[in-house]
Amino acid sequence: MEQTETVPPPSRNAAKPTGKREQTKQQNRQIILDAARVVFAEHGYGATTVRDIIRATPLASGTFYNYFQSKEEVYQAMQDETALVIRPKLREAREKAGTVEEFISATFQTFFEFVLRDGVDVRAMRHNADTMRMRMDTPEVVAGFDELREDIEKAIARGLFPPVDADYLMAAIVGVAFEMSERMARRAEADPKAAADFATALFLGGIRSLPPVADGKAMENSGA
Amino acid sequence: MEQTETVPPPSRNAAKPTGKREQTKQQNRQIILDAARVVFAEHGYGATTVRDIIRATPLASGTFYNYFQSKEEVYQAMQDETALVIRPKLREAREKAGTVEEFISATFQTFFEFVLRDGVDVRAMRHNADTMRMRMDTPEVVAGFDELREDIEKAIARGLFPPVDADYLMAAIVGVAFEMSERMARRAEADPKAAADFATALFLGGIRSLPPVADGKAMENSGA
DNA sequence: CTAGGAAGTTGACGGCGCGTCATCAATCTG
DNA sequence: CAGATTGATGACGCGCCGTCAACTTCCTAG
Repeated sequence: MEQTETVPPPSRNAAKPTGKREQTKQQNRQIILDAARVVFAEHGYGATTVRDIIRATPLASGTFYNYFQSKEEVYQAMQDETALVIRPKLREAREKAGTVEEFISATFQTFFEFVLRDGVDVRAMRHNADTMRMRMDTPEVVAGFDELREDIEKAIARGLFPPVDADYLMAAIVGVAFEMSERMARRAEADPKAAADFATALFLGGIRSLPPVADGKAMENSGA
Repeated sequence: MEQTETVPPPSRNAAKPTGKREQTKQQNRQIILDAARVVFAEHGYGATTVRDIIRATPLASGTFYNYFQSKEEVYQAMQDETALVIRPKLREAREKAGTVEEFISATFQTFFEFVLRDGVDVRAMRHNADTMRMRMDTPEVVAGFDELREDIEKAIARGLFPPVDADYLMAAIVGVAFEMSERMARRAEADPKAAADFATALFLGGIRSLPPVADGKAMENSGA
């Protein structure tokens, strides 16, 4: 681990001001975030204490507070990281849309696939207490909602959508996306495509145009 | 507060086994729940400690633990109380439904009106930290979701609904209901009827059948 | 290369919330 | 009325909280 030339002559490649100090800071921040992910996943958000996170770290307690004020702030930072990854994907998917159908379909498909792939905290949260569900609307997350509303408004302006209540429509999409991904993740064989098709059909034509289900086999998982 | 005849001769009216002991127990439980409502509303769930609740009570700390294990359990009890009030209303509203439209419309209308009237913890929760939203899926709340799914399945069996994925449809309704009521409550003039009409139109005919909005005036409240 | 200062880390500390439990008071029962 | 039972009380030991003075590491100017 020890090299005589840890830092090569900082002549070229000086795009970012990288001193040893700044380097350690970013590293520590990341150490804390990584430890927090593990601990939250293990004990759930509610049962986790700041000390738990610190203990999962080589740092001292005081150091933690140089980076975050509380476990809540750590969790926020985690949410923000996630939001910053998915937001561009959603934006891009919707940008290409030439029809209402493409707009809606792309939104749900992208969201459900992301949730499934990056499994994310959804599973972590579940550990909580079986009963407690939380969503933290951090600035980045809220910005994602705002983007969706903006895109709806733009689509209305373009004549793509009818002139509806963009705020409510955004809420409806968000509500369905979160609640359905929850359900989807619990299924034995989670199928993001099928979930997206369902949601898309609902928003395009209402209940009557929802894909029919063979018999009544859709609910194998009502309980646990 | 002191009366010579707190307990009239326990001869008649003995429908419920009411000893002084049992009486005090129920009273204490209610005292705690009432205090908790106030404290949660004031400080938010996250910032509230068990001691805060106890302090808002004439009881000793040990007594609290005779009734609840934690603040989470108190909150659960509160949620259950709420769920037990609204569930029969929802069931009844849906029972009368002779058409898909009535089924959906009644569900949303009942829910939105209830949220607005009983304002409930929605506002309390808001105090939390501006960013944290939580929903506790207590047994009674989950039972409410199950009832909705059952009613959907029954409606499918009756031929009222097409044979769709009842689990996903339930999730979609729940998601829209919660997310929209959130938005509705933030509006200057919250209108449960309008919100219910919006949601109903969405579920019946999809986006294209949503009620049009005069100009683009729907979003006066994007920020706070 | 070095000295002085700036920035950041450390862990011990007082304060407090936690859940428990021995003790006691109130109620019930015969 | 007396003994038994149930439940209320609050002090206690424990661990987490956020802080801060002392210390270490890095940076910068000469």
